[in-house]
Amino acid sequence: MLHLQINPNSGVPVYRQVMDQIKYYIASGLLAAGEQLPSIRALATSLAVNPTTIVKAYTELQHAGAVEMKQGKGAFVAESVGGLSEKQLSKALQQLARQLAVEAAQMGATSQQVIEAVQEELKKVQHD
Amino acid sequence: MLHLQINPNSGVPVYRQVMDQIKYYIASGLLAAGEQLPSIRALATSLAVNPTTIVKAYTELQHAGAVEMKQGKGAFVAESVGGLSEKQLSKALQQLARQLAVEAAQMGATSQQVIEAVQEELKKVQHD
DNA sequence: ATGACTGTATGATAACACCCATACAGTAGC
DNA sequence: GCTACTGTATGGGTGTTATCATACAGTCAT
Repeated sequence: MLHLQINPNSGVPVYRQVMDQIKYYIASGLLAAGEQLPSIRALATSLAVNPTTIVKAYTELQHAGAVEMKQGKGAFVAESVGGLSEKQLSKALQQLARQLAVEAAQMGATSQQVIEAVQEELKKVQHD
Repeated sequence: MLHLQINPNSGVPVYRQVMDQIKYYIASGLLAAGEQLPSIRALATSLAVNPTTIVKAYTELQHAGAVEMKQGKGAFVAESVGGLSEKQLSKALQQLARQLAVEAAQMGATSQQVIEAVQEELKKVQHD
């Protein structure tokens, strides 16, 4: 039934917590492409939040290309297409990587620590 | 004179753009510890924004431990202390790495591409 | 075609983010 | 102590974010 863990007082918005966790489940393969997600209402009551909050999360995920919603039928994990050109991907990756690198440097982490952490997380998520 | 490039219509707030770029300059060593930053007013007029916007950026950087402000004297790059325990650092790194990994997977990037991007950015920033 | 499930749309509200104008206060050279 | 520089503090305006309550509309098994 896809257990999500929400902290309403964490400062990060509920809809974003939902998004992030579903994204993670999709990336890690726990949610397969085409699989049906919990219905908006079901998830809303399960998390004790308003349905509109879930709508927001699902809608954003749809815009991000991770989810597909069909009226009357439900919400489903999108068939991953990856409509980014090699150039766009490279640029986006660079931006994400820089953010990580700068934050890590700020914290006093060594390069090795950073690389290891990234490899660890990639393992949980990638299927190359 | 520390040239910053700001885009007011990028969606990302001005104060955050200022923060990010200064953080990057510090991390990359272009701004050394103890060095004086541009004064709030000088930077504000240079970027054609209100001084309060710069105040916000500097204040947040101060809270992040990257900058130190002294009334009447100026704002300076903080002596990096790194007050995080090994455990805290590890946890923070994991969180950053996971975010990167999930986003990258979403975009269809391979593990190798991700690692290479991270190594590239670390090179620009680290001094191990 | 009714019932029970799906997603969709609208409108309200409270909080916060962002930016601004302006006034206050410490520091240091003249 | 005046002047010209520093950061600090306060209050306001505008827009967006985040969440809610409630009503609308498509799908499908019975």
